[in-house]
Amino acid sequence: MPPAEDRAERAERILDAAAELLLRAGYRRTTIEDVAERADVGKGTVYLHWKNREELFLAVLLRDSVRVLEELVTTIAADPLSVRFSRLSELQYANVLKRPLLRAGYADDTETLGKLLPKLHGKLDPRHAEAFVEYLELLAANDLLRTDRPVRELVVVFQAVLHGFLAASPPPEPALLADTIARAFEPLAVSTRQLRAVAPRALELFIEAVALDRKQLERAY
Amino acid sequence: MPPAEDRAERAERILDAAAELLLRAGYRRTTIEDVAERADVGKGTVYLHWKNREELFLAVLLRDSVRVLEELVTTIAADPLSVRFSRLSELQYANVLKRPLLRAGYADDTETLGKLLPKLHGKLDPRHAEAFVEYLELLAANDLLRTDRPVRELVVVFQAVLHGFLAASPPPEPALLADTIARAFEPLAVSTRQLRAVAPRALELFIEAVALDRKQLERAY
DNA sequence: GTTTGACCAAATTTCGAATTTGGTCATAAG
DNA sequence: CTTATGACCAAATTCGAAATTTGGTCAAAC
Repeated sequence: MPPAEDRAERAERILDAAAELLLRAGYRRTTIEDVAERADVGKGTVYLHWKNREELFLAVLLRDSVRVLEELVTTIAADPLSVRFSRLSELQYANVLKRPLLRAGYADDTETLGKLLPKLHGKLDPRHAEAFVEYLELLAANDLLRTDRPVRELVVVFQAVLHGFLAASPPPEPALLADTIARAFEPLAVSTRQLRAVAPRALELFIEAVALDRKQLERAY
Repeated sequence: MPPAEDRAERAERILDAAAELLLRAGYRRTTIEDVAERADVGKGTVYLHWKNREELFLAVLLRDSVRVLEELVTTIAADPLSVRFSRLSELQYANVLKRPLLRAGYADDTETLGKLLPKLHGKLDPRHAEAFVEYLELLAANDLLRTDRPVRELVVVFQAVLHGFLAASPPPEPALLADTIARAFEPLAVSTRQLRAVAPRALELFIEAVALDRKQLERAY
């Protein structure tokens, strides 16, 4: 068998199986053998890709995370105005809602993620948070974000709001988040011209972030 | 012993004991005997006040809830400008933060409240939510709240935001909530005159609510 | 070189016995 | 009489050791 391509394909198949089972039965109840069987590989093969169970399931979530970021990059590339904070939040929120496992991650769903949750925050946060802060600084420097409070504080509030929206059931409409973010974090007037001006740099930031995440995903084995 | 007064006193003592143990050991691990011993009464005496364990611990939370509402009423009575939504949210948030058990309730802290949590929402919500909506309608009718969205939607968003703030660790400063609420829910200008005008009616609403809660608390036995 | 499942130590589950607990009520105290 | 109590019991919980399952490895098969 041609190794190079099939290898990545097989990894995807395993991740698909793991995702499916994770969502259906939760982390605690999903065994490596279940995953291997569903992916139609031997148990040992799973360990050819990830060094242990935890890493496998973290990779499932990391993959979703990468996908969501990729969607974001695509969207911004197609429409620079999407870099507006309220718009970007809305898009990201809607995309997370479409992925139950990511939502479980953001909403601290212990039932499905179990002991994976603490490890998760230690895995995704560092780089992401950094890129996110840089993005906000960029907006602030261009009158696209309120500047009467330090970005550090805005981040805290934003995370609280996002968490609240994602943990609510049913989750409020994305448009409501956009509206809330616009009023709570943006200046009264948001300049279209300046949005276009910052879009390229913002795009760069997100592309970097997605590249880092993808690298971490591949560095699985 | 003089029954009338001592009875209420004893109930308070039992609730104090229950609160202390609930906070320290959590609902699952706190037994009625523990509570009785700490309150210096026989186990049977506890059942002279509440019909079962669950009702006792719900009463603990209900009492905190009443106290917080009472503080709110006092504050508004002393300063009518406190009826401003952002200010009132800030006060209420700060007061809840001071009471770990209430915070546990709002933040869905399963560890300390366990199986009490679902019952709790069924116990506090109905009346409170109603009074809260009425309060918001009152504000909206007086240009003290944005009117471009139905109050029903604002409630959903507010609850999400509040939940997010209370569940965050560490919880953001109350001033940050006030600021967020002001921007997300209030019109650009909030008239001091109109605040004073609606304060009496708002006060009435909250006094009614606190009376209802207090009644439910006394209807314990 | 690649994949696998038999294998094993460690973790989890099982399940009946032992203990604890929620709730009652006959009795004691006043 | 009223009020408070703790012994009492069924039900729930915990315990513990045996049985089972699982994560992870690796010698053998391919």
